[in-house]
Amino acid sequence: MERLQPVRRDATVADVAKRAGVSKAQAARALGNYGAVSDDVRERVLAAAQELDYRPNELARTMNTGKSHTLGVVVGDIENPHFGLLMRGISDTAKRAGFDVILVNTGEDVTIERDAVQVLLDKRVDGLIVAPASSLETEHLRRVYESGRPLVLVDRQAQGVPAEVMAVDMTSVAFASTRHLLEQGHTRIAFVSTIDSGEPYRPGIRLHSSQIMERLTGMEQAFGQAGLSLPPDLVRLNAGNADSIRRITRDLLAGSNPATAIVASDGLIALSVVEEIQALDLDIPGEVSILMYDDFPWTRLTTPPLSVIAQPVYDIGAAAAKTVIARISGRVQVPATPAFEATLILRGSIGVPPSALPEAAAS
Amino acid sequence: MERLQPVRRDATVADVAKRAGVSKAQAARALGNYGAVSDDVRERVLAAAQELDYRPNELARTMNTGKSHTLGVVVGDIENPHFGLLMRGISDTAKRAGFDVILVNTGEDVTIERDAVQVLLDKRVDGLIVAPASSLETEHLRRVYESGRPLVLVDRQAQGVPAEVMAVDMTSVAFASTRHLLEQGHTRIAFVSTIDSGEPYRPGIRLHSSQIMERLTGMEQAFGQAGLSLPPDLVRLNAGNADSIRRITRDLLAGSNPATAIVASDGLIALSVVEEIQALDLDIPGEVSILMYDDFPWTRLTTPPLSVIAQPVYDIGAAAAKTVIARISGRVQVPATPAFEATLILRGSIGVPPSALPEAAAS
DNA sequence: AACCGATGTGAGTCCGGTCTCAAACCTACT
DNA sequence: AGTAGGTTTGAGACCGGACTCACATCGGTT
Repeated sequence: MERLQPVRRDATVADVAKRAGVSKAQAARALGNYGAVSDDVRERVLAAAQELDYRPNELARTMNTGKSHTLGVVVGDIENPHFGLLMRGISDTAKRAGFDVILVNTGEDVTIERDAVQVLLDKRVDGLIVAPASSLETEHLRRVYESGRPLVLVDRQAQGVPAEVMAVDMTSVAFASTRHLLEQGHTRIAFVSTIDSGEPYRPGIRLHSSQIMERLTGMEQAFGQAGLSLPPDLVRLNAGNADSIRRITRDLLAGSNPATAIVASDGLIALSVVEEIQALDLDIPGEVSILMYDDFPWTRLTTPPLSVIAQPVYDIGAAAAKTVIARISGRVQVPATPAFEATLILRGSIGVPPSALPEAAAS
Repeated sequence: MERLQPVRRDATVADVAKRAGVSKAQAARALGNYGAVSDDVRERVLAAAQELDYRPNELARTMNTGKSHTLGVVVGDIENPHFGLLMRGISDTAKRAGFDVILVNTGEDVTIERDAVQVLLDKRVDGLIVAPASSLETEHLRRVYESGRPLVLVDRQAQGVPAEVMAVDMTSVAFASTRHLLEQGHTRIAFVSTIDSGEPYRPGIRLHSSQIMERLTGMEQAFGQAGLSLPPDLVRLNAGNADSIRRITRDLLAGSNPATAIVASDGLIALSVVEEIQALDLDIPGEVSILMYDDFPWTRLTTPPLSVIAQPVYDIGAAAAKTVIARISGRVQVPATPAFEATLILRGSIGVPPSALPEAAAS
């Protein structure tokens, strides 16, 4: 009374061929429609395939075509809406071109990234899109590039890896937005970032994230142009979790010479910064001005709405996918890397610092 | 002067074997360490592999082991932080067990979902996690289930598919939160959802999302217990985009008998609802109360902070992954599906409706 | 009637691994 | 010395398709 075939094997070309009464080769031709097949044979094969519910094994197919129609995507934290949106751009574009996506989350850990890249290569993805955890430790990415497998980077550069990078040049927006803050009268401008550097900030420090480097460079330039310099004590790295961000915020706003503006390196940072400011019962922008990177819809809902630096994240993802796919298809003429622009969106969270109020109010 | 091997082929077991001066079989054994291999041979093979930078082809391996160590995940919209978090739970758990994840985004389109499932099966994923776009059109999911390939559903039920479902039972929170609103004196409670139904709401309507059905059921029960009934004109479906949500909001709050509380079916809805309320210059919670599903960090930043219904999204993802993997590993004793609980978190956005103020204020 | 190219067809190889099988090689013990 | 029992080893089948090659088969020419 026992079932002998609890999991009945999927039908293969051979099964279809037998059922249609033709050779495996003919069946394969009819199914893959290539080569020459008579109408009679084609019909019988297709009918047999139908009846057996035949589905080609993509793996077997990949084995001898070499193409898996799969992209590997490696990001730092898919929970972050930034990557969610990026992923959407990649995924939409990939699907349209008939590619699937294997996603790996690294938690911004280079070791995991290294493994991830290797595994994806072992799974024979046709190309890779990586948001590098580090712009400095890039040996593994260089090897991928040199192996000739299409690789496109997003968000950050990777030193020594000549692959295309789809990212906004943050220097100029950082410059422009800092100038804006300076013009409002702020000189005590703080910058808070999650980036892990092992040591506190000092001018000229090298960081794992080229994005953050650019932002700092832009800020330094703006300060320089104003004949000032970015206060090193206000640049705070290693703001890993909500607690440390709140501690840093408290620290920045205490003392006799507090920060009058805080630039948050991402949405998560801004969240905790604003929470702490509310806890300290300080007024935005009356007592502290806030600027954050990335434009999320909720930034319009806070009181006051947050001023942000918006970047075309979806487009960056889409362009990355488009480029790897072009490379995979062997197109020599790969679409030129578009220049992505970040824009400063002023809402209500930037004001004149208290210190500058009496005389600056007239202008 | 021409390079003859522009892309030098990856090394295979055969290459390693030749270099080590042993048979392919021996090399394979040493590499995969199984079977009996003398120390001498093992050393030589490993050394050769090292020198040739040998990496096993996972596809070939999958072909005859049948295991791909890959999970297929199908979600509606990865851009939605809800799914980002879910994905994180799945991804973390999968990685720990040595599984990779192929992610497909359907845009909540059943047709795309159908294809996606098929493609994933063709790619021979070991198991599937699906957040069904529809709880009603489930033929394709039933087929997967019947084929015996491990399948776990998240967030929503799928009619006629006896697979495990990892989801919160929304009925009870919906009941509890509605009762809370009723106790505050609200009777004009609106519910706004993106769910696409083709027709306006009427009691007993069948919807694609079992989650939404549950929420409505809970609301109806609470109304019923209070001897009232859920006003059908205040249940608004098909709130597809920001514009339509804002229009609906305006509509709900206009007229002689406006809604005094609005329940937003997700974060995106809440966003537009609140924006429109601000535009109408109405006070929350003085004139309108707001409750939203899903607890995102930013809900603490609005003025007032939003009351929400939180669900353990990360845990749901993790549990889903754990269960498919258990199934894949053939464990008969699959971990029991945990009962996930959603909780009502009261912050500042729910108050007493204006109509109930004069006398209700005393209690 | 002989010959041509175009079209159909099946046998069999290959992709890169895993795994079975039988033979070869070692002990160790009668 | 002879052999039972274990360990090593290599040849080759196999997974499920794609594809090459040699061999029909056919209508159309001259």
